[in-house]
Amino acid sequence: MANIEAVAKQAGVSVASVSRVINGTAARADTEARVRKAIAELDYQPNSAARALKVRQSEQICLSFDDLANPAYIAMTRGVGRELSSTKYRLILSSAFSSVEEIVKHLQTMGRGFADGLIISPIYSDERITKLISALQMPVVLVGTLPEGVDVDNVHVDSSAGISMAIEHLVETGRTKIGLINGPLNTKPGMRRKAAFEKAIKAAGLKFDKSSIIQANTFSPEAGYFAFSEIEDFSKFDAFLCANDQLAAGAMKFASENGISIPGDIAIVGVDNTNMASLLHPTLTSVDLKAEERGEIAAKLMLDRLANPDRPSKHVTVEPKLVIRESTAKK
Amino acid sequence: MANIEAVAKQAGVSVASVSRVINGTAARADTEARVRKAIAELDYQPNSAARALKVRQSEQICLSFDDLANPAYIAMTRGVGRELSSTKYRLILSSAFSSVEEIVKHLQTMGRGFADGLIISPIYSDERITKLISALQMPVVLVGTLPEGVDVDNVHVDSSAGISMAIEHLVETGRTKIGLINGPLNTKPGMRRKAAFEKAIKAAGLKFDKSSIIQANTFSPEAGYFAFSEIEDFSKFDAFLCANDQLAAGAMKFASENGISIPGDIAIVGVDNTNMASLLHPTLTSVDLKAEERGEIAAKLMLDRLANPDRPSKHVTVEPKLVIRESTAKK
DNA sequence: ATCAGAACTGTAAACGATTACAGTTCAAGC
DNA sequence: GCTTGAACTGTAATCGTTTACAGTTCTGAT
Repeated sequence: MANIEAVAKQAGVSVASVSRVINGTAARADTEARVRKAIAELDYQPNSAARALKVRQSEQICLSFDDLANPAYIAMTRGVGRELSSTKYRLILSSAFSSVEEIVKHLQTMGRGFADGLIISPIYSDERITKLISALQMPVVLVGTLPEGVDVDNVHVDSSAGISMAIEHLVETGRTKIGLINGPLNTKPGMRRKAAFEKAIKAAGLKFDKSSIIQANTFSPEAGYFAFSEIEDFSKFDAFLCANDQLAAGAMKFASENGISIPGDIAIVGVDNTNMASLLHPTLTSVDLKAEERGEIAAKLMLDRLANPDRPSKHVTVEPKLVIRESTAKK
Repeated sequence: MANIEAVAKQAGVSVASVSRVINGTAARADTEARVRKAIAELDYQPNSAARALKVRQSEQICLSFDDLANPAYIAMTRGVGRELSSTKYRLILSSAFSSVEEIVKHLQTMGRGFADGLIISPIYSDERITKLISALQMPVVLVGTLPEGVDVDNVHVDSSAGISMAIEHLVETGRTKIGLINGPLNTKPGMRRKAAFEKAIKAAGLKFDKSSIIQANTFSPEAGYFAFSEIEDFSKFDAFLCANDQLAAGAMKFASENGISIPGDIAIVGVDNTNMASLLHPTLTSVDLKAEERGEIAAKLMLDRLANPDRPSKHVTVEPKLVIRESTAKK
């Protein structure tokens, strides 16, 4: 591989001049032409590591979340990826974190400087993670609810408002016996869905009963299917809110296999509005939490922060939106 | 940020000794202990760029494909990510390539050395891309059909055999008027599906008619929906093979909205066996092309090649598998 | 033609690690 | 206590860039 010195020799100029034409600093037309010619002749590409070492920038941004199987994170990745694709920044994807330990280890390695910024969407809520994020000597954008005392850029969706919209919609369409198929309680979304559900039920003037919450242990379709299969008496319910579309899809599958009519007997609302929602049968009413948009905004915040390191941190809130489809039609 | 010199000073040893304990070369117990203590005290993390520059390794692997919206590539990414997560390698994700130009530009930047290897799954078939891949001075694993004259590690699925299995299954279950909803013809999968379909139809003893192929212009559900909506006379068909599950899902949606019974009137087979397949109604028979497994194998080949740069190139073929579900039940 | 100042160019010192080589310390056998 | 070879350690060069600084060339006004 040719290096900058080879190019300089070929062009008959100094390495400084080569560097300058690459980086767009002033050069005489003549010099520039010769350097460009030499670069083309030698197929020269400047070495990333050497540049990174000297300028203390890697031109890489790291995106971290816990689970590459969850369509909401995929959508987020799409948003981030699209936004970065027109910039000089490369995208490093870190995922598949199964434990807090692993996340801690990952956050520690950020100190090596392989990324100029970190976009992170932590699903677990843990003191150590929070501390490490605060201590990070680099731009961070946190996607999700900002923990107490952490001062970084943030993009956040008021999922609680989304849950309220869903419950209100169910009530308006005549449902009164509403259950929740929730995700795991050791995750932030699980905790928040539960709290939001309780609040929304009370706000709607219904009486809240703990037994109407069914805990799944993952956010997967299988868990949704299993959750429904454990329900002994469906007559206690006329609607379910599911903590995400995957759980909803699993539940609907159980329903269709067991002669439970949706929306006839039970109405279903999902969360995330993944593209699956419009393909299920019946099509699924879902709370759109705008994962892709949040990814896009996160990337924009990051780029903005990299261009402007000293600005105060920004917090962006996106509005959820209830997308009404067949699964909540009136009985 | 502390550097190796600061650690050396703190520990009262030379930088060489610090480097050696980090990299596991012999050191006296006493020395090692002092260095480790200093590292802990200073929160030292070795700088990636400096190390990369010296040892000529970035500890990064680049995964490139064209479309982050396609679930098959997501599955592949999962496979690669899982396999790399237990190694020192980070994953760089390059996608959202809308044109050959962009891919060419991307391939050229590989010369900067920001990645030690490239796993690529090109959807477009283009001479320039082929040439650049061959010329790359780094380990490459190509996922998909290997173009003529390219000698790199490869993992490949015999999708044609998968198509045959699907057609045979349809014939066995009494279907004779089989159509194809194909993806765009300027893509490799689109071209291959078409050829495989024609071959399989003939092999099954049915007469092949060009008009039974309907070209969609993307691999999306919307395109599948639109393709079905363009069909004037459904009585000409009793089954459709769709080039992927997304097209199938869109087609099924149109069918369900228009009173076409699946599998009563029309049987449907998808391709990719994404997790959507078991959640649709009816559940979708699909040819599993093992995208996740291919990703995993690709990553393994890459790691093996990095450990063993001079071995001859390996070609792995994975077997497709037909997963039979409700959408192809007998009439 | 001269001169001032602007515009450009080259030399050499970084950036933070790894590692060849030479020098030092250690352990064991006499 | 000496010797010897093995085991460890330190010095300094190196990887390929960028950039401050000093030196050179150019331009245009006199």
